[in-house]
Amino acid sequence: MGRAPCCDKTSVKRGPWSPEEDSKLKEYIEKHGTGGNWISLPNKAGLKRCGKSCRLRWLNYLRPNIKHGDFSDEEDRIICSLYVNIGSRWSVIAAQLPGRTDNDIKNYWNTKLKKKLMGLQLPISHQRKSPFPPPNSSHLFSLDYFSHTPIPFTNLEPISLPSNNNNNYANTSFTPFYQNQEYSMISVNNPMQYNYPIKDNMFMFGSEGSCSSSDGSCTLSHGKEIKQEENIGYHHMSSNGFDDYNNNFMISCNNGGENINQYEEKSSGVGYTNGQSQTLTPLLDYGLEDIKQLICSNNKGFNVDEIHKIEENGMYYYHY
DNA sequence: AAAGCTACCAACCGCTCTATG
DNA sequence: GCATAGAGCGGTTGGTAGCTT
Repeated sequence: MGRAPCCDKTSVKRGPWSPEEDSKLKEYIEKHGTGGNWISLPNKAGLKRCGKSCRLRWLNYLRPNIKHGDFSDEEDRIICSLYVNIGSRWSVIAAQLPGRTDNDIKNYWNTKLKKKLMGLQLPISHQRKSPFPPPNSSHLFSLDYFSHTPIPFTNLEPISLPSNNNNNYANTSFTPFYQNQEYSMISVNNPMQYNYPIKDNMFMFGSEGSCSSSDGSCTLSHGKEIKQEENIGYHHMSSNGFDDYNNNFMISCNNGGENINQYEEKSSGVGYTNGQSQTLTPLLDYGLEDIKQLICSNNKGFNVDEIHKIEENGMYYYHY
């Protein structure tokens, strides 16, 4: 049993708005305002429309300073960033984009931006299973955003894959991240919560890439401490930057501290440093020199001159 | 040229939230 | 504290334009 309909559907017009209806509504609101009552407005304005329909038409189309058309790279970046942090709260996202409506952004996300994200997937042969051990491992930590305190993965639960028939999740080696149920505020439908493919002999850093920004540096912002334009949370690594057993480099990103963990390592396998203390470094928009310096500072024996920066599908790979 | 398919987006639906009496 | 109405929101639907076969 839902609530009673707001109007008699048999006596109101539905479907696309005509130019005449648009001008009636616009004229009325510009003259009298909404009066804080959408239900009675259509009657006063001489429209045979539901109040909700009028409200939607006004907010999404007729009100002044509405921006239609292509989204800029910057807008893409903001949408990606906010989606990662707060999920599908379109009205909140729209509030950050002057002239854009929640409906517009929602449509844009569903029809274009999301697909760009999915385009991140590399061919199967290039993908790799997540190096995550089972959630009861005591060796891995997430980060509490607010305190930056490591949270053991023992509190994490695997996130199930979305059942979207249009996307071939099942045919990829995408592996769910583990979600900390106590801390996480991220929607389970958030595609960014899935592990990203990595390549052999590569470090893959920070940028989420898929947001079609011209520099490929779609940023996953923090929302609170880190400004919108800045990059995702932290990477942490074992004290020497490499795992002690396999000589693998491991990076974990904590997107906004909200317990999205993207562990990536040079090659598959285990060998995490057993409970060793981890260096936490703000992960900003690294350039090649930054990366070299970063690695150098964490591993004195590594020849950083062998590292090359490659941009592919909007992601930065550091090849050596 | 016509049918089928896909992408896009305006509009609708139904739920939750909030204000008010 | 409760009931109700209206507003707001996110998910979904359906029409249509453009493309492909």
